[in-house]
Amino acid sequence: MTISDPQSRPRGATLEEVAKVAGVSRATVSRVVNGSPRVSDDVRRSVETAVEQLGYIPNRAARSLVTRRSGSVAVVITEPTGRLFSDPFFPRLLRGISGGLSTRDLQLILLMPEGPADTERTATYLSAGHVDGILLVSLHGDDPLPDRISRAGIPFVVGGRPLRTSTASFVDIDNRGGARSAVEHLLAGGRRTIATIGGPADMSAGVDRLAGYREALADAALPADPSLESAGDFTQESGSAAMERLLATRPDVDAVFAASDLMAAGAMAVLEAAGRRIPQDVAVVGYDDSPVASTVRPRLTSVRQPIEEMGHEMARLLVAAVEGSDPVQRRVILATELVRRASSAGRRVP
Amino acid sequence: MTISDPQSRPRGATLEEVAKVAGVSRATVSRVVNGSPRVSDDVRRSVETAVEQLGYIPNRAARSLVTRRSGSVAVVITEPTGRLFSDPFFPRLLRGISGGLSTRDLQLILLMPEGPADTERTATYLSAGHVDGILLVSLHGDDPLPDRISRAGIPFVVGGRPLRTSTASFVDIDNRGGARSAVEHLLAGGRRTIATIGGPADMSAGVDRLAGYREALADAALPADPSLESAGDFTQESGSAAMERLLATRPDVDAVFAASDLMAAGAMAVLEAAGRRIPQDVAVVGYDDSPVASTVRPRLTSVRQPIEEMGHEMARLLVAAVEGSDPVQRRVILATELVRRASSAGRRVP
DNA sequence: TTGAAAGCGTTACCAT
DNA sequence: ATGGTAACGCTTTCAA
Repeated sequence: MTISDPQSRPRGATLEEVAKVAGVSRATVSRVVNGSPRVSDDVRRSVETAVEQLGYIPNRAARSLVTRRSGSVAVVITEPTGRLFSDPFFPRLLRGISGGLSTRDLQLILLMPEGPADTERTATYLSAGHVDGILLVSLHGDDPLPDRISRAGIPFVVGGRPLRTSTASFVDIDNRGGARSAVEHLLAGGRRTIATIGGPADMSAGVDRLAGYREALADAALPADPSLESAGDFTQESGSAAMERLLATRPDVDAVFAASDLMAAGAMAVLEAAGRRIPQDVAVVGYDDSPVASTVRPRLTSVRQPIEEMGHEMARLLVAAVEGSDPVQRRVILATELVRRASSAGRRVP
Repeated sequence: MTISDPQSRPRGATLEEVAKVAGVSRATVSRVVNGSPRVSDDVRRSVETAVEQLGYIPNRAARSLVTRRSGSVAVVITEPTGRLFSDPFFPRLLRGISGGLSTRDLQLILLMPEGPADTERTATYLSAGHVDGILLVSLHGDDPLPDRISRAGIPFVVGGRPLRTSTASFVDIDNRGGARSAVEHLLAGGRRTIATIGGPADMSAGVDRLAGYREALADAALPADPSLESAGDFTQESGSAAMERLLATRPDVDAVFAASDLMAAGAMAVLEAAGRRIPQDVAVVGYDDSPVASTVRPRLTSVRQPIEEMGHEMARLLVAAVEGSDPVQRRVILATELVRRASSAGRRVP
C-alpha cells in the first residue's frame, strides 16, 4: 500500500530551516545552494553541513515561480506508427538526449500526441511556457508545432532536417551521404540497374535518401529513371509492395537500395519468392542497421546511423539555447557508416 | 534564431488580470478554473469569457507550490542495453502510458539512469517529491529504487512482476501463461525433446517464462531436464551461444522455445549452420512477436504481448493511487496470444 | 456565493 | 559578505 495524500509525506526541509540550523539568513543559504561566489568559506561550510544534515533539497516549484524557468525540456515525438513500432530508433535517441541533459539539472518531459486534437493540446501546453526548451523529433511536413512554438518564443531544436526552410537549429544524420555511400557500394559491386525503395515524401529522411540515391547514379553517369524509383513508409509491408511494383515494371533490376531495413527485408522476401537470388541476381542494401539487418538471411548490408549521438547533440544545442549562450541557428550533420554484409556482395570478386 | 531570455517571452495572463477583466476576485477565478461548484452561473460565464479573451493558462509552478503536487509522474527505465536497443518494447509501452495519462493533466517525466551513480541521483530526485507518482519499468532484482521510493511514501506502480515479494502494485504480462502456450503448441505438434533458451534469472520475465516452460512439460508428464535448459540475456548473440551449448549437449533436440524473438533468431542461425531444418528437424518458437519474427525465414511463431495495454493500465493504476482513490495493492496480469507461423509447423499434419 | 488575506519556498534587490 | 524583504501566481481558509 502506498501513501497517497501529499500532506502525509515527509515535508522536506526548507531554506528557512537550513538557515536556522546554520545560523544564517535564507538569502545566504540560497547563495550557497546556487553556488554564488559572494559567500565566505566559513559560512559556506556551515551551510553545507546543515544542508547535508537536514537532507535539504530545493523545491523546484518555488524556484520555478520566481526564476520563470521550469527546469524541464520537452521531447515531442509525433510519429503515427511507422518507425515508432518497428525499430529501436526512439529508445536510442531518448537515451542520447537523456545523457546530453544529465549534466544540467533539466528534466525530460516526453510528449507523444496522438492525432490532431492531441497535437493542438500539446501546442498549447508548450506555448504556455511550461518548459524551457523543446526537442522536436520525427517531424512531418505539415506539422504545426514549429510555427507555434517559435511564435511563442520558446527555444527549440529539431531532430532531422525540417522540410520547410526554417531558421530553427537542427541536428540531422547525413541521409544524403548515407544513401550515396550505399549506392556507390552497389555500383562498385558491378551493379548497373539499381532501383530504390524510398521513404515518405513528407519527411526529410525520405527526401534526402532519395536525393543521395540520385546523386550517386548521376555521378556514375547513369541516367535518372523514374521506373526504378518506388516508395514506401518505412514498414516491411510497404517494402514488399514496392518491390512487387518494381519487379513488374523492371524485371531487369540487379540491385535495390531501400531507405529502411524493414523495407529491405520486405523486398528480400518478395525477391526470394520471385526466385531471385540475393546477392547473385539482385543485391540489396538497407538503412538503419537495425537488429533486423543481422537477422535476415543473407545478412543485410545497411547504413548505420549515430542515433545516440544525434540525441546527445540535440540536447547540447538546446541547453546552449536555453541558457542563452547561443542564440544563433546551428545545423549539425552527423556522418553515417556503411556496414557491409552478405546481401550486397559484389558480382565479381574485387 | 530563438529568443532565449525568459524575461522577453510574453508573460501570459495571471489570475489577477483575469479577475480584473471579469470584475471579480482572484479567489473566484480560481474556483471557476478549478471547476468548483460554488460559483453562480453568471459569474462563471463572465470569468470564462475573460479567460478565453486573455488566453489565460494557469502557472503550474505557482499552483504546485501551494497544492504540493507537481502535476507530473516519472517513468523510470533502467535497462542496460538488452531490450532497449533491440525491440520496440519501450516506445510501445511509453505510447500506452502516455495515452493512459492524457485524460488527466499529468506530465510524463522520463528518467533513464545510466549506471549506479546515476541511479542514485534518480532515487534522490524521486524521493524529493518532485513527482506525484512513479512508474518503474524493466526492474532487475537488485534495483534499489522500489525500496527508496516506497520509504519516501511516493505512490508507484511496477511494470512486470517485481522479483522480490513486495506490496507494490504492478501490471504484468502473463509470462508464465505465454510460455506455457508456446510449449503446449510445440507438444501438440508432436515435439518431445523441447529445449528452452531462457532470459536473465534476475528478471521476472526471464524467471516466469522458464516456469511456464517447465509447467507445460510437467503437465505433459515429461521429466524436467536441466540439460535442455539454457539461458541468454534476450539478445541475438546470446541466443546463438545458448543454442550452440544446447546442440553440443543435446543433439537430439527437436524443438526450442526461446524467451525472446531475437534469441530465437540467433538460435535459428545456429541451427541452420548445423544443418538442421526448421521446422522439420527442429521447431522454434520465440517471444515478443517483434518485427524480427516476420522477417526471419521461416517466419517465427511467437508470443504476442499487449504492450500498449500494459502501459495504459500502469498509468491507470498510478493515477488512481495518486488521486488517493485507491490505496490498495493491485496486481494486473494481461493475457498473451500465440501467433502461429512457419517455424513451428507440426511434425505430423494434425 | 463571493472576497480578503495568509501563506507556499524561492530568488533577487537593496541596504548594511 | 550578509540580512531583510518584496515579489512570483496560485489555493484555501475564514468572514461576510
